[in-house]
Amino acid sequence: MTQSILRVDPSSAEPLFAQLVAAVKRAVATGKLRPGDKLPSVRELAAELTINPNTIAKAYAALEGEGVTVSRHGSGTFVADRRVTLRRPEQKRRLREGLDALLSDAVHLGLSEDDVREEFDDAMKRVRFEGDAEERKP
Amino acid sequence: MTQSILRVDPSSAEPLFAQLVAAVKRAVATGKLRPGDKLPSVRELAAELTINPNTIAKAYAALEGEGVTVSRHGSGTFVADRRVTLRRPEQKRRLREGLDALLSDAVHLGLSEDDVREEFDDAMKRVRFEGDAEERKP
Amino acid sequence: MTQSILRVDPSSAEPLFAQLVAAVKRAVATGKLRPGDKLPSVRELAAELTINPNTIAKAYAALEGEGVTVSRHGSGTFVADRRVTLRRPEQKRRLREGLDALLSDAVHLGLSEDDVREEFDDAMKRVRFEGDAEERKP
Amino acid sequence: MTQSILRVDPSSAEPLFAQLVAAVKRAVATGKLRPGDKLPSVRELAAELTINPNTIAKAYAALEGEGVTVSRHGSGTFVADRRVTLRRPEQKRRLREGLDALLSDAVHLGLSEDDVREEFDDAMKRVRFEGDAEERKP
DNA sequence: GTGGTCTAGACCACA
DNA sequence: GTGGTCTAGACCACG
Repeated sequence: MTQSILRVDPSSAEPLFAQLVAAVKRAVATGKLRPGDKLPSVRELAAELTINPNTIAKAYAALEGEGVTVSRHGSGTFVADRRVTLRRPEQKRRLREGLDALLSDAVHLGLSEDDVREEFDDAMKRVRFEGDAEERKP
Repeated sequence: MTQSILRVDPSSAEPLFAQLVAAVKRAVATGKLRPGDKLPSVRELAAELTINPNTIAKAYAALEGEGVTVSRHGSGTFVADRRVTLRRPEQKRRLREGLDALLSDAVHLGLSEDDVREEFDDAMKRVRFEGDAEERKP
Repeated sequence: MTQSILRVDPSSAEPLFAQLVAAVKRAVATGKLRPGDKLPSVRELAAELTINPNTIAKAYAALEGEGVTVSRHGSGTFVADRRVTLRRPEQKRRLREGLDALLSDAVHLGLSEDDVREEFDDAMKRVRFEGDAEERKP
Repeated sequence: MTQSILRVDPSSAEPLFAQLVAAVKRAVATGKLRPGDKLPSVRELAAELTINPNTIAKAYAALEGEGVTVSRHGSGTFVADRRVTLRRPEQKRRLREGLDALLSDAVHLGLSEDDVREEFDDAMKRVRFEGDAEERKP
């Protein structure tokens, strides 16, 4: 099941470990991984993605640092219960910055306002916010 | 006037030249810089930001490579007329990827669906899509 | 093996990095380098050509910007899979401009129509268009 | 009449003076300018193109250096009788290099062999080789 | 004065 | 080991 979720593109400019972090966070954000779910072991995932185990370990460490996962000695790495660490103004500031960068890029790509609104609505359907109902997505 | 637009944070993880590229693109996308406007000269901006001129030059070269600006030897660097080179499916693909990453982050930040919609609408007001009315923003 | 492909003429008016870019693109276009092939490392090639590593890096960055190569941090620079990003009218416009300039030069060089046709046919045999058979040229 | 022939694009990466040189050579190659025809004066052309007269003078000097034009004191600059200065092997070598570069670019642009042949034939119709009939093109 | 190229050498991040 | 960033400083070409 994880093989369909955690993918990585070696040709991307984004570092492999960062791609992994993003993939796990996205899986959590979309409900494909839920609190308590176990992530594959470092060695397992390294073999599956044909990636250096150090790279996996680095990604897992970063995820734990962000509070997305917790690792329990001897049993593995698990999705953590959601906890919010940043203060609300800081949360919004980050979102705002990301949005500005994204929309600026969209303009330079030549997309129209309608294009952007449409894709935004689609993307919103793909994520599950905190209070959303909890049926796991296929 | 440019000193209020082109800023850079030396302590950021993002490379200086990339910050500059993003800043110029955003200024163009928001209408603060318009086609034909002249950017500060390499040396001028280098002095203003206390950055090495080569770093500015690298940013300007990247901008020209993306078609955002044109550099005229002997006279300076100018905002280019907008031209779209990518094909539409590719444009949308990039937007979609950016949106997924952003919304996934938003979820992990602990923001609600309403928060995101609100910030999105605000951000949309700050950019000027092709065909928008052309009054320059203050 | 690369020493026979990537050459540079320091006395030429063309910038060194641009010569390198052209050499790599030609090697790809003629099938001497194929998607997935690894280019020499920056330092390696710098030593071989007795050129500053920064100059090589600049060429590689330009190639990546054009989508000819992909650079993977920690592992090297590789020939990218071919992907076309420009729109067809733009593609043709560029070709047309190049042809006009070239033929105009040919006339001024004193060459005949037959000379040009003959050299054109020869040159066409040296490149491999998309979809051509894939045997690597010696 | 020259206003329709000698055009220049300030946004191009090619230096203005080089664009002028190319434009004159192309006009000669296509028969729009013939041996003996007078070019506009430096000041005249500078005014017409709103370009620095030094730039025009530089282009005219380069053209004279290449033997494309001759300047007669007090009367102006004229298209020279065609004379070939390079040796034939050198001529062909230059053409070959230009063709290789052009076709390599065409491949990277994503054009097909048929596209290139078609555009080549079109471009050949636009130039007038040495022995061609001499009716001036409109 | 403008941008562009190149060198030299330091330092960082990724795998 | 790989590529990427940044600085410092020299030199060139264009207008």
